[in-house]
Amino acid sequence: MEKTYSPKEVEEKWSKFWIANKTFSARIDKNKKPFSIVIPPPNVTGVLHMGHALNNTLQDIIIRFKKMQGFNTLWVPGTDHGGIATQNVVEKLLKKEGKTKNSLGREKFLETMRQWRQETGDSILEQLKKLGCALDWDRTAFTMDESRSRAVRKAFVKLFEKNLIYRGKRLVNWCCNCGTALSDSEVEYESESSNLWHIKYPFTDGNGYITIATTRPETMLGDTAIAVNPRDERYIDLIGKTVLLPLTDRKIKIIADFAVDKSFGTGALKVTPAHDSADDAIAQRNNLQYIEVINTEGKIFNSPEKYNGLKVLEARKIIVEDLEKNGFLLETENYQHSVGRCYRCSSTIEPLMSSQWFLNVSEMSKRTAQAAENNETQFFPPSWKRPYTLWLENIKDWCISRQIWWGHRLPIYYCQKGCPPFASLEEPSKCPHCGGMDIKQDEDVLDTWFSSALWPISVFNWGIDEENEDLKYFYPTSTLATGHEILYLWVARMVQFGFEFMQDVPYKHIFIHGIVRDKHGKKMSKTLGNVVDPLLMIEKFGADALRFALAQSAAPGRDMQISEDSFLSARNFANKIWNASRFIIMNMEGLDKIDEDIKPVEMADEWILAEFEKTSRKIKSLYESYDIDGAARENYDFFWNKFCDWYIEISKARAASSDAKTKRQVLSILIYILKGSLQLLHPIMPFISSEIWQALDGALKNKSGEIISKTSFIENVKIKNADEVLGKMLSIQNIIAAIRALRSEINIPLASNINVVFNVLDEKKRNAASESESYIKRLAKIEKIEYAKDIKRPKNCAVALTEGFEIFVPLEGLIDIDKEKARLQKEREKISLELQRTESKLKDENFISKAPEAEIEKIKERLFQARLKVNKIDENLAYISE
RNA sequence: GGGCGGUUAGCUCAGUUGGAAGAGCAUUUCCCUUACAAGGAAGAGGCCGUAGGUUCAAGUCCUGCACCGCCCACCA
Repeated sequence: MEKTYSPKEVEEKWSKFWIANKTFSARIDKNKKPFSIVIPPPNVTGVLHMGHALNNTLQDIIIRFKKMQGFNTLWVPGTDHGGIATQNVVEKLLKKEGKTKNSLGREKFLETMRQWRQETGDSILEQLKKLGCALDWDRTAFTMDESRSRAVRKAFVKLFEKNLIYRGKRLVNWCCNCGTALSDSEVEYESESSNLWHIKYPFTDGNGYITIATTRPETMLGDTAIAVNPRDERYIDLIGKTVLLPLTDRKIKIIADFAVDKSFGTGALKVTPAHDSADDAIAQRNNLQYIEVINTEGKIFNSPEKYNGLKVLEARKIIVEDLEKNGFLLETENYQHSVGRCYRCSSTIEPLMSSQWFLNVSEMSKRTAQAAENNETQFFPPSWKRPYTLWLENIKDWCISRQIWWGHRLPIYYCQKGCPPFASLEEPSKCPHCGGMDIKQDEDVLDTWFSSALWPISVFNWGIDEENEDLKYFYPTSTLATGHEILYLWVARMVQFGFEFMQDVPYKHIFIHGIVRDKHGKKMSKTLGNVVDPLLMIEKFGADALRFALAQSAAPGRDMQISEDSFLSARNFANKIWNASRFIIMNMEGLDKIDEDIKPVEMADEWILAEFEKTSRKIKSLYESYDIDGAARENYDFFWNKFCDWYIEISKARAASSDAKTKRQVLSILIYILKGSLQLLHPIMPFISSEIWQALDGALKNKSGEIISKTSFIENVKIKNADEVLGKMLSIQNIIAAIRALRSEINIPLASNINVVFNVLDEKKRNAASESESYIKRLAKIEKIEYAKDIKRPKNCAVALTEGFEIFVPLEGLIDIDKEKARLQKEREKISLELQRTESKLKDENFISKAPEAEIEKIKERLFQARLKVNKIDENLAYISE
């Protein structure tokens, strides 16, 4: 084995092996419990970024863990066509060639898109293979492939026939750049600094005016009323009066509506029903007229000639100028407000009237909220439950039609003879109403999230066969792992559709993880230039290191910050694992077999077995509760700080022994713990754990197979007196640490072995120490230990203090008197401080009367030890000062 | 406006049911000791955001406040 671990070949080897062997293909097995996850399908535009890496690492960890627990696991891979996002990417590419989608025409454009997706669309799945993802590749799905498309049509038709889908002209969020309507969830609000313009609207009777305040003066062209709060005394008498809409010749009325906030602006609101959702609501309550003045290109129309054709912002500027010129503008106030932007292209959203298809989701939302309430869908962490149910309670109908080309075309058909539009699963040849042959399909496509919402069903070919065995066996899936940014866009809608089409949840657990940020806490984005490329990190540090680093910072529900440092330390951990294993394998040379039954021989053996048992239990429950970062930390701590730093060091003498039995005994334990650790670690670091597991098999002759195909974790031999053993070992560790500290403090070179004298203050501790003397000798580099009782410090000795002992270390002229004096004084300060604290605590009558007995005993013991130590130190100080 | 989360070492974060403040990185000193210098040993570094409360005992429970972040909302 090489001295340092080189992940590259190992990872390539194993990912190929898993794919070739179909290790993660899942078949129905009625004797086993299924555990299934469907991947949040990445967009075909995607190149693997840190968010994907995190999301998929976590899913992989869960899948591998469950597989090792004996579940029949399935993780379904796939990609999403990505609607607007993808169309935008391809349009940009076309632009570079000087083409536009309109110049190509719908069919040719779609052909280009299909081709493009053919060439690059699956690259992200290839990258997931590099990450080691345990996906069942035979089931790879795409939201626009045949089976999934079929599911979309089927779902649409079912909903249409239930009268849940309807067409209506309504106020929608319109992206002028993408040229399509968007759902409410697809709008992101961003704070922007702008102005609040105060404008006066004169009364038609010529007697004065009313002042309104607005951030969007250009929409005044579409005003159809002024609204005031009916309880606003300032305006109560004005309700019903007519004002003249400035810059036009239209007359509008002052109306009353409780939605108007008296304290905002002037307390008077201009109402533009066709271009503002609040105004829309007021208009509906008050039966106001809708006048559209902004078209789908974001230009003014239907207005005075001067303004028609101007873009919104141009119009705003000119209108403000005109208002000012004509004395209507009273004040321009700086103002911060939030502006809706397209989540795909960041253009400002224009609310405008448009004919769109809507889905009534109120019934399914009720069931979905209820499922969250009674934990049919359980949130990890649970804090997401509330925002989720709140959203569901306030939900509005879902605008599902999009005016783009890339996507599932609505299976809606129009008879040219004017019959009502109808939906059809199959391509219809005639109108079902009149039998007319002249029919045309709707031009719009569905919101990309419509097909995503069907994903947990469609991947199991619900579109083709609703009663198929896979669906029955694997649905509902077990867990959905996702970031919180798509909770409403996607997660909630899957549950809605799950209930609508399967009468059941699509998954039982919703594991919400954080979003990856850079080391300054900023969201990673290309424009900020702060992206850490996961593929580059794999290249530099290995996939296991990447995975470990991500797992380690994956606190559920919280965003995480990540930088190269995290990967570096994870890489070092991988190397540590590699070298510890290398040590063990090297020592296995000449070993023909190992003990099947692990029998602890020495205290350290019992100790490591006890520690392992404790850790193993803990890690399993951490995985179980999606506490992945906790599991990563526990793995790290056990392997490095317990197994490597202590047990392996202690075992070295026996591992090198010429006595075959001694060697076999200790190696059996080393291998046992190593294998156990590898299993616990495997979900997070699958490559290195598989590689070492296999290497151990190779060295052992008796094969145990692949680590991932073991369907149970190594169980520990129970150590009966575990607590006692842990305590004993702690004392030994303290003694060793004390001597090491002393050595370091007064600079005794490691090369020189020393003799020490233990002045025994506590007989019990003496027994423990002498029992484990070899450990102390070995780890503190001591030649000989003598025990004595009640002796004074011999000449030329330094003193190390620990529980139960003072340890004299002869120095033979090595000692630096001043240094040693300073050290003792410092130690004395420390201890006497603690002494004071403890003493005052014991004087506290309240404490004595109410604290539990054991607690007081503990403190008394501590006090005794501390007093002893202070005395000894004082003696030593006196001694040195002589 | 409503809701959620955060505030612990220079940085990134742990801290399970209240019972002597932890890790990684960075830093200082010593060590190329035959698993590992991508390493080992030792050290330095914390009024656990702030003000109160509950308790014998609070980083941990309760309340107010400050600051940061996120989500929701018809902030014209």
